Amino acid sequence: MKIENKKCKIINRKRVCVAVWVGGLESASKIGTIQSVSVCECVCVWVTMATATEGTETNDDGARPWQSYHTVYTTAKAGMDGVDKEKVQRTVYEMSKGSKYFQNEERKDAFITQKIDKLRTQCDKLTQADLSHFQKVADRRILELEALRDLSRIWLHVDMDAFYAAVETLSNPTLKGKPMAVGSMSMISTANYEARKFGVRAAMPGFIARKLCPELIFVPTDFKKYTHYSDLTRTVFRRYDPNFMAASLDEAYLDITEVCKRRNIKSEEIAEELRTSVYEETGLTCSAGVAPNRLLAKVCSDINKPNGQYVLPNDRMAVMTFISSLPIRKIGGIGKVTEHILKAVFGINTCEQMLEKASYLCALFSQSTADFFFSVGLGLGKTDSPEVRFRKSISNERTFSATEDEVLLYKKLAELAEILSTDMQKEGLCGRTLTLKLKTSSFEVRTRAMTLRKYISSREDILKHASELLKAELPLSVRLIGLRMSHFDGDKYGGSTSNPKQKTITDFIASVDADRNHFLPDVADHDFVSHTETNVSIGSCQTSRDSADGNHSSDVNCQSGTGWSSEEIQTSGNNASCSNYGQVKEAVESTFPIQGQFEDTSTLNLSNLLDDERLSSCEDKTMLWLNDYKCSLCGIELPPSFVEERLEHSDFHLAEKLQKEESRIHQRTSVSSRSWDQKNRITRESISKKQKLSQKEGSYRPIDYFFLLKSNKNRPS
DNA sequence: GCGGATCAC
DNA sequence: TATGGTGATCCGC
Repeated sequence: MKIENKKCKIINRKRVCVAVWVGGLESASKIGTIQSVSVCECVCVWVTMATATEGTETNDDGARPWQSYHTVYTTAKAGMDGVDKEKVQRTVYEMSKGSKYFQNEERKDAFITQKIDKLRTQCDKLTQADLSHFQKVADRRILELEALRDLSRIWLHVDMDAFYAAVETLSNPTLKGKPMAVGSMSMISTANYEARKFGVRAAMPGFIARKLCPELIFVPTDFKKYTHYSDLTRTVFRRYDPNFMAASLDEAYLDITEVCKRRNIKSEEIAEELRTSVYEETGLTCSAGVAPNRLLAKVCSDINKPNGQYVLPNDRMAVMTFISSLPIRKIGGIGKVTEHILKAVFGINTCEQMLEKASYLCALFSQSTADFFFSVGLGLGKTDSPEVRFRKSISNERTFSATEDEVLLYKKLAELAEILSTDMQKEGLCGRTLTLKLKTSSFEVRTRAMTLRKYISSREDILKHASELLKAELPLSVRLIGLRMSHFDGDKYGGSTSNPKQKTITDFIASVDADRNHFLPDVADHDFVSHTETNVSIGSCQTSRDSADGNHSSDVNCQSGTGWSSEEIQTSGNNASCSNYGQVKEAVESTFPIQGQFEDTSTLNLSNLLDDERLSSCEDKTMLWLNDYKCSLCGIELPPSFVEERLEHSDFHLAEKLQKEESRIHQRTSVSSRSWDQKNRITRESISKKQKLSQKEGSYRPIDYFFLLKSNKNRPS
């Protein structure tokens, strides 16, 4: 096996090889074991590999097509040591090749490739001047983030080992020692360690798993059982941190700072004791990671899995050493796609390289995205005790064998509406945004949403509106239907004026400084921006988003080409669904009789009311850019290549001017404040970028308008 | 507000 | 034969 890009960090001249990781483009896996180390001994050896060249076979052309089929199955999960990845990759490829699922994966891959090409082009366009500018910006930002480092808390992440599989083995000891997977032939939830040796793992279809391991035993999922054992583990967690954060049935974060202090013992002992208690009280083993923040604790709990632990001390040097050569894929929030892009465009494999490429990251991504990447490079993460979190949506979806049968589809929709309504009423929820999700037989996913005037929760209301949404998509061959309700009654984040930061011009201009006071670096903030149009760090008015750890998204959406296929456009042009609708409705109502008449509660479209309310385009070019970067009016920095942003910024100053003039006129004509407020409110609710580009000289815009354009994307919807 | 997409478990 | 379900978040319209 050829090893490239070797890294070895040693402190105190003690050469202790505690861990070795091997990884390619998509993955990195541990091939060694980590030993417990103290602060002064903290040594990590991570090896990242570009390619594995041993034991590979080629076909007649010398090509290895399976290598380009990117699955998540070979990513480094615990218990995958010594797996013949090449064989797994090849088997997965052979079993998938040509299927509709496979074709869809190829389609998605093509979009990512486009995205990568685009980013590369943007990279090439950057001049030396641009780069040196962004280097300065990045350096400053990194210093600011560093200043926020908090080493005062001790976080522990517990992760149950192969939880579902372990529970099943408890209730059926004959499974012990045999390769076993929880799930079905279509999908596996988790696999025990014996099965993992064959490359079987969670999220893998069962039929592929069986190919990899013919003697694999399948056990159906039983959530009642898992919930019961989960409750037992939580009883233990509560003793160490009454406010622990449950991340899922089998994972939790505990702030053990206080318990360490109170009992005057090391975090390491707490971790040992906790794991022993869990084992004694449940019969299940778990792994633990201890670190100064949740992001690192999560990484640490994976290091000595299963049934082990790893402590990263609250010491900056130890953290930096630990993080420096850590493969980025180990970080929660960096998934398959993000890893691929960062590697392909910037050559970034390790967390350390996030800082080395800081100027590029700063130039090509939004501030929040760049902040996240820098935080990763610095080993920063959340340390706060989480506030109460409210549910923002509730949903259910079902997969079935693909069908075009509309009667059947409406019947399934009715069943989903029934379940959704029941679930909502259990939690006392009423919502006004209903989203229909469809997955076509070719695995394309579509969502269609409507926002109502009224909050609803009844089965009848949900089904009525869901049926409207579905009707508009038929005919269509569908393999999954889902319903989601959001925008709940009393949802404090639901309103369009809820962001307290969307207030003043001062906030807008001083956004970066303002962020420094409010924004805690967090793994949640790492969203990609597709192109330079919106990627500049000015005025992007960071909101302090609160997101559960380990639940982050990165959007690398390529905006062009994600529409329907031409074939589908053609087939959906006829009105076959109309002739079926009566029959379908009958079928639905016979299954779930609907009382009363349908009432018209179609979506209120505020923007229709505002067709006249167009924004004047700013042609004011009098503003100066000092040194080609700095705005002469407010000092904000923008390089020459950011044409759109500069224009937008000029618009902002013009609007500011207009508003001053306008307010003078208002004073003279004594317009009532009430009408001003109304106008302002409606405008804020109906802003779109398209309107910004329309022209109507002299029309009035409140200054909030411009602020919203920038901050809109950060506001929870 | 909508739709596509990523990510985690 | 055959590739899940739930929830969150973000970006670009």
